[in-house]
Amino acid sequence: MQAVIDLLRDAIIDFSTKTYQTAFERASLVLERTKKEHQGDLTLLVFPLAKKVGQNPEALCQEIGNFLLNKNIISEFNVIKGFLNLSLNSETWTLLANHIIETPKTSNPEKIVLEYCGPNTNKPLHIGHIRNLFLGFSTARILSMYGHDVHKVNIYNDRGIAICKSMMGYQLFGNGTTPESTGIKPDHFVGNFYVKYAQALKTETEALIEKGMSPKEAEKNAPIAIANEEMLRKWEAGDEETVSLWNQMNGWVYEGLKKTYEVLQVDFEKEYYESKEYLKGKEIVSEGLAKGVFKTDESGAAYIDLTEKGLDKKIVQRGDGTSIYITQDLALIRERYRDYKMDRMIYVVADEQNYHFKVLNEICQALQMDFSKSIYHLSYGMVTSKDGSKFKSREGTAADADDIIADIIEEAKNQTLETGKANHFSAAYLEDLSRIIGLGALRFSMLKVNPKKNIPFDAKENVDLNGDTAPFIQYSYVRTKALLNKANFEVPKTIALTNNIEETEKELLLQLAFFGKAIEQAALNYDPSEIAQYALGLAKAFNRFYHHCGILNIEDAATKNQRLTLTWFTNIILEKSLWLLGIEAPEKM
RNA sequence: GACUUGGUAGCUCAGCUGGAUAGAGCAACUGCCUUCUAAGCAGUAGGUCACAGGUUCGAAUCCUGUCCAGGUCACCA
Repeated sequence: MQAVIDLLRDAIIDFSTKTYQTAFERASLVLERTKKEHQGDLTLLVFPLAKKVGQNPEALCQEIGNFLLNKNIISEFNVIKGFLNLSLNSETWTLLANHIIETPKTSNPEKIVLEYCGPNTNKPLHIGHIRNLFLGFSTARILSMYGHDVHKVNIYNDRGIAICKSMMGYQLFGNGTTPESTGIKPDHFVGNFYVKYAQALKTETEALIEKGMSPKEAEKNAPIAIANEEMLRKWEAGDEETVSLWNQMNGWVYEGLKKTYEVLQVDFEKEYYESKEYLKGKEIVSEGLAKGVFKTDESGAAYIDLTEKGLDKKIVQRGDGTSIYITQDLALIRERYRDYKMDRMIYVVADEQNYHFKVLNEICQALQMDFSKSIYHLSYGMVTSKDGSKFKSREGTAADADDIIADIIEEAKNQTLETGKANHFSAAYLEDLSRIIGLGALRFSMLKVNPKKNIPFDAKENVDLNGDTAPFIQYSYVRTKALLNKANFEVPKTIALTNNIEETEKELLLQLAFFGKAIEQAALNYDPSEIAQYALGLAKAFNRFYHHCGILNIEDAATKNQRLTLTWFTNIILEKSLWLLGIEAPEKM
């Protein structure tokens, strides 16, 4: 596409210097796809140009149109108000076709560390993690195709009061059972005791409230909560028994999480653990105090005053000298900088932590850390239940990741059987195809929406498999593949187009040509939905072309070859699009 | 209360760095499989772009205010 845009822009600038002795700015020459109710392929917006040279827009359209006609770039043009609609001639179409497979690269490649997932080690993953994993994984691929050097990392929140809860639950109700002895997936096994803890706490709290205690006090004074605090103290003191229980239970969780990662096909180059980082916050605090960036209050707690930045005072270390979340993150980013010397650190974390990352950013800048300008919080909206409320993991498994994955694969299998085509598939292929379609549909449903938006989700309703979905794109891809195989298509060295190109062929060519722009937009905005929306548009354009034109049954060799070439383009670009989204492309379906 | 992000068809979303008569999918209704895979294609119907002002040749898009919804404002993570 860029080649054609450049050609047109060069010519129009040439025109403006010759006719008006002014060179239009390149960026002011906006070329869009012509709306389908009008004649033409690309449309130039002439209003701003007309203003610049003091000419009437319609007259200027005529002048530019004739100039491009004489330059032999377009075959015809029409003018409506200040819109100049251009129809490309076959030479220009050929130029466009010859550059379709190229994708743009950033002129400023960066080393990027991208953190995603960030699970707690006391329970299995839920639907929110699914969105996070898909978003992070796809963004990493997009940035890497755009020319950046991307390193995916994970952080385990593997210590603290929340982790102790499942340990406490196990200690009280576990009776020495194990994932092996019960046959339960190990992360779910641990999560069950987190729920048991929450239930016990609730019962005890209610009993205390009945005795007249305030709800807040009751929650603090429940025996199980007191025991839990004690367990955390023991862990921090390195108590052997506690640490060994912690190791055992975390080990189970890692084992379970790893299985889920494998199913979802996400990976991490390096995994960081909060338990290994949290003590390093102290160094940062003492440095900050030495620089005068941090101050101490009467209780001995260290804080930073960000009121001038429109934020609040933020404590960075407790009065008792222990560090808190934000300080751990400071230590962690420095650790990562030592590991990677990255130009950019991207955090894929839900928007409920927007404030946290603002503060983190400000503190890094105040401390003048090397990486202080490199932080980017890729913030995304919540996956909510249909009534708009948050899912609560301690209240059970309404949005459990593994359950959701199993359900959608099952649903994909049922629908595949319904089509009747499964007769042609082996049992093993049917399983594989169901997995590819089900996971693709789930992935797509999360990625096609702008990251900022909340996604309403109901596990009881099936994820769509028809319409604007991954299976639609996968199906289109399979179609291209089948056609190319049947025709024994060989990749041509140069692309030549015939003189009569059908309307649906032109639409397809233009859609193909805009792939580069989709990558660029997706990379610049950290937004996989740009790719998802693009891929839908391409699959639609291809299907329209397929139904209107015919391909294998065309007699004229040149026309048939042209259409096979378009099919081949579509095949390649759909494959790349799916890859960017992390969605597999099946062989047949 | 302050800050922040959303509000577009019955539902889920595109469009938002200003441009033509606001687009898809789902749901509803109609057609198209003896011809390349019908998980598809073609069509009908469905809109005060939350509301009110402003900026301009032109506003769903930018600015201001209001309303509604989510999120945050811990010595929790």
